[in-house]
Amino acid sequence: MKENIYRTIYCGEVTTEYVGKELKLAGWVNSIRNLGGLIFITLRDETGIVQLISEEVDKYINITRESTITITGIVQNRTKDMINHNMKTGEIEVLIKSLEILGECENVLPFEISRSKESTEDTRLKYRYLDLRNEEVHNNILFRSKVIDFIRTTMKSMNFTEIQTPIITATSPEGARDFIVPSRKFKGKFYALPQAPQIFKQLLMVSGFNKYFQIAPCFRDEDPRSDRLYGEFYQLDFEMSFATEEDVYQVGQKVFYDIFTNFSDKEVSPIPFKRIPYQESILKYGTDKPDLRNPLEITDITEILSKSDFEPFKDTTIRAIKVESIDKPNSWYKQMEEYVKSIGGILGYIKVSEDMSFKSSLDKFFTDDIRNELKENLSLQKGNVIFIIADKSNCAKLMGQLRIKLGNELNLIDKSKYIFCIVNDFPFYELDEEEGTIAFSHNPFSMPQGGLDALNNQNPLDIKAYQYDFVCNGYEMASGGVRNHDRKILKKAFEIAGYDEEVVKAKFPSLYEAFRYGAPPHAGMAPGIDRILMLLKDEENIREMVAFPLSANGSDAMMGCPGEVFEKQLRETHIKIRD
RNA sequence: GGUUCCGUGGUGUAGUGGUCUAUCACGUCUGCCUGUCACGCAGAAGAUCGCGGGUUCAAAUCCCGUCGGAACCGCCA
Repeated sequence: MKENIYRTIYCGEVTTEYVGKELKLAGWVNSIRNLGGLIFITLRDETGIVQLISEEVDKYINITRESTITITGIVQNRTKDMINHNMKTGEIEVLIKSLEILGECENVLPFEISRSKESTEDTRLKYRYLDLRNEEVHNNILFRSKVIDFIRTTMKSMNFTEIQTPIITATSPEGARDFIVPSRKFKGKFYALPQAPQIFKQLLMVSGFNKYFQIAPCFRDEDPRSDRLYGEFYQLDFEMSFATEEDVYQVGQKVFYDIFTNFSDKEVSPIPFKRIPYQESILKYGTDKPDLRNPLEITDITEILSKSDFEPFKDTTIRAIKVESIDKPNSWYKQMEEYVKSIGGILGYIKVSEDMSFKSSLDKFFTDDIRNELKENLSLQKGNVIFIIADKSNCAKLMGQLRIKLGNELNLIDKSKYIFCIVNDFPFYELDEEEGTIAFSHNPFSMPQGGLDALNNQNPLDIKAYQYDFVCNGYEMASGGVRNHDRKILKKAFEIAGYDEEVVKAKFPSLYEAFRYGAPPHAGMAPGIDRILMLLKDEENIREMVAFPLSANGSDAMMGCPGEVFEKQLRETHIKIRD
């Protein structure tokens, strides 16, 4: 930076080479140490902290911490015994010649800047501008900027074109709750903020843009979680024409691998990432977003245990997790039983003794055949413990949660790794349990595997979609698919879900119309940027990675949002608030 | 919408029925201090214990309600 009236150099850049020189510094008063006849002030800017010194204590007695100041001073060496090795600028200090207060700070802060992360989140967010002065919080946002730069460079190096799509657009009939915006010019009509640039990116493919990407804001009015932002979040949205699932995997793998190896010291799973069909993932891990750092796997033992006389094992699904060995008191097993109860299941367990007999309350219901089949099927060894849940409708999910719980309890998770996988072959349709009808299980845009032929001839519930997720350490990192660009297949796909062509036209007028005019086969996906950042920084809360996030309840105390609008605005947009 | 947990000076906390007239640390204020860097020392101020009701001789503490916050489930094509 060229020097200006406030500073000639940044705080963190003052080194011994400036000794004897006069310079100007500006920043925040980090601390004040008044020794009576001598005063130390540490000055902070984004680059670091430098110590100022003066013997004219009275002149600076009224300065408050966190005020902004500009000073002129002479850089001087510290004597050897005064050097602070914990400070980048610890070899020097700046003798103040003059000091001007630029922005005074109240003497009582809502929280100590250096300890802001210890405050409750609502206090931090109300004073987010102060929270963001905290070095760690501040660095997360700088980090975010660097990662996004890197993403942009990576995408451009692969010849993707960055294109902005509208923020003010139409409501979408499927998916999440929209944020809607009333129209002034069209009474009774509404715009909506996009849940994703999905339709637009597909239209760009029809327009002949070969590879598109965007660091895209997405808006969804759905309740948040600690790993999911309320309101708005960012995706690296990309799409390619004349492309297959395989082409998208190549880009996705490169993007994730490069980002994670560049911005973290942890070990990243090498390309190609492991691929797991959806059904296998549900069976083995009890979820479609498995944490592969957890070595435990789920085995279906329905066939074996249904032979038992035990009534709860009749006409149900029974699955097991084998743990090599466990050194825990009986009270721990009690806790596990309580845990499973709390998520809605009943836990049984079998300890395999030294003589390979079973120690379990279930054992009395087993025949020798059952015991032997279990031993063989699960490759049981002495010392093993198997955990069993039988549940008619929810076994996979309960086992999935138990698998995570056991992984954590038994310390089986290797936290030094990022293990990626691609979960693919999602089912195209699923049974709507309430209605008993067939519904799209993911999104109606994706291409059914087997195309029209499959739709015509296969049981709809057996049809798989070209639909895939990238998963890392138990988090869904990206979701994508090969899109359905063929009107005939679209029409048929909707027909099976119980909609006629008019519904397709009504729901997706732009796409359905555009596909009349020569659409290329296309495919893409959208990694969640905030979640990538969260994983890279090992943050438990995704809001730590956003400069000004909405709080978990969807409000912003700093901005007073959501808030009321002026009567005039309501009138102009033809809105009447109902009681 | 459901479940669980939490709410004590500016901040973070201690306290689970009895001198609580509420603990400690940081911060703030006053005084002393010329080598600090988490400066030190001496002193001071600062709390309707979220709010309302109840139980009790007695409530920060137990109960009910309410408000606020968080996590999880639902939801997130």
